[in-house]
Amino acid sequence: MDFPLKDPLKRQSGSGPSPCAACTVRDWVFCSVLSEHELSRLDEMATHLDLSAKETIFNEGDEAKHLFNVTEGLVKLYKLLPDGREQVTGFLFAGDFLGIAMNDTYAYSAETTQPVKICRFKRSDLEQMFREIPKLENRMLNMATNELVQAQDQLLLLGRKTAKERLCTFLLSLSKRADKRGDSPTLVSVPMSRESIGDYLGLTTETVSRTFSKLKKENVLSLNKGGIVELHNLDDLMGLAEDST
Amino acid sequence: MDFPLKDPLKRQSGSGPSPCAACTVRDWVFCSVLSEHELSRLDEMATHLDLSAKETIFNEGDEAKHLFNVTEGLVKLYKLLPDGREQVTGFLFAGDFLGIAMNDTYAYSAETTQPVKICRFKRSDLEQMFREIPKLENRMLNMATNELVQAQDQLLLLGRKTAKERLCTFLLSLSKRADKRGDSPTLVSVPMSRESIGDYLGLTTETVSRTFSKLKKENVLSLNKGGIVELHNLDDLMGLAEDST
DNA sequence: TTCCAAAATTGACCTGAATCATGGAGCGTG
DNA sequence: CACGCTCCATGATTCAGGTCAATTTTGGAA
Repeated sequence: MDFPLKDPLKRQSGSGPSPCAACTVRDWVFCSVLSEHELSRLDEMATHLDLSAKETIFNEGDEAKHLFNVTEGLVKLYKLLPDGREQVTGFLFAGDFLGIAMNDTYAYSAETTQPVKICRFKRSDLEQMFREIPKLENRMLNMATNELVQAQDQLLLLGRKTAKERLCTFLLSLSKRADKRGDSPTLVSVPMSRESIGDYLGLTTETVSRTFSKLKKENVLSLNKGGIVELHNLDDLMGLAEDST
Repeated sequence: MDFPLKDPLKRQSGSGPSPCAACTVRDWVFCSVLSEHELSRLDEMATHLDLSAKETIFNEGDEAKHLFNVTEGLVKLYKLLPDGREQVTGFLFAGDFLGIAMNDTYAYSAETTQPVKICRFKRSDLEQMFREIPKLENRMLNMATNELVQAQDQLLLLGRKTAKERLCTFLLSLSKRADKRGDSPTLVSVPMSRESIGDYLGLTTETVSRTFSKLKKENVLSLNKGGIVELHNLDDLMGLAEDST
């Protein structure tokens, strides 16, 4: 399968002068190492896409022709077993790069869980640009090693942590991301479903829900309206994330 | 903590003309993209070390001053929780590169489980060489994405697979490595302990042992002398690795 | 070859999380 | 504002794998 979204109505490429220059996330993402001139060059290469919820961006095993940069919304990355068991390998927010984990084919599937805005680059274009701008390739290597470090943490979580530790670790990571974005680290938006959280943490929906309830009862957090989780004490949470005793 | 092995007796740097040129694994490793001239330059940067079993190469959180290339033996990578629970994040064999998963500090600890030969590079030297030889940095990015793809597979294993599926997946991966190395894919050497396998697969020693016994009873494999596992049918094993029904 | 410590196996039992089942809360649509 | 749908919460029960506790096997060292 290839990129399934060809509807020209959904594209907003060229809908304004150099979207990259106006990009709200350009300081967080790999574009940040580029000069104005290089940025406009990148801009010419990019296709800007508007996706609605539950659309497939690509499937595991598809030929990896494109790389992406999420500028708005939430993307879920996942792998499936033949019998339907699902492992979510990551959630991407605005500013996150998509498509490093591939050789010739993508290592996982990617789908939107909310309306999403995304820039799409041809892999061949980007590789050409790497050759001309080594610092961009260097930036890419940096992002890859960062992802690798994250993956190691997730291995520890899935291999050795209890349900409670897993959920606390997850909430802490959302809190840290929110903080970096400039949002409150204690009033955290949790935009994904219990099921997706379960598939990310190697648990079932029910266990995720029960563990939330337990943490509420223990006064670690409150569940507010609109998927907002209020974390009462980040230091306590850090303890709970590594050792639930 | 820094590299704990300063004993000059253990070093074999300069013990012969350009060890890199004679390196038995140079065609498999990142050195493979280099010309003779570049290789000799790399050689000057490298320190060749001989380690015995159960030595620490570095600890998680140490400042990442060096990168390594394993040329002989077996290295275990792992992360610890405060209460001692351990997650093995990988095993490195001859030809494997060590030290990609780091930013300023290493993301995991590394220790030998057998006598090991290893080349050590200063990170700063290597980064300088990256700047001069872009294809080396490109090779590094390639290795990083490969590791990332591997990590995704391990996430699926740890999050969603049963004990039997995990062990079969592990044995298959050893078989594939052996095949690449030119060894038999059905008579596979399993040089690590049951405990380490458990820590890699998110299981206990006992469960690993029991699962081996079960697979033996089901005639999937035999346990031969010297840690050699005989795999009776690789196609069957591939089925068992994804779906234990 | 004998001896010994470490590693592996196996059994009995327990438990954390999965599974199965039900009811309720939120919310977009007509 | 009632309908229907999806998501979430929670109770009852089951079970895969963990824990605890003996053996048995293995691979060196003397």
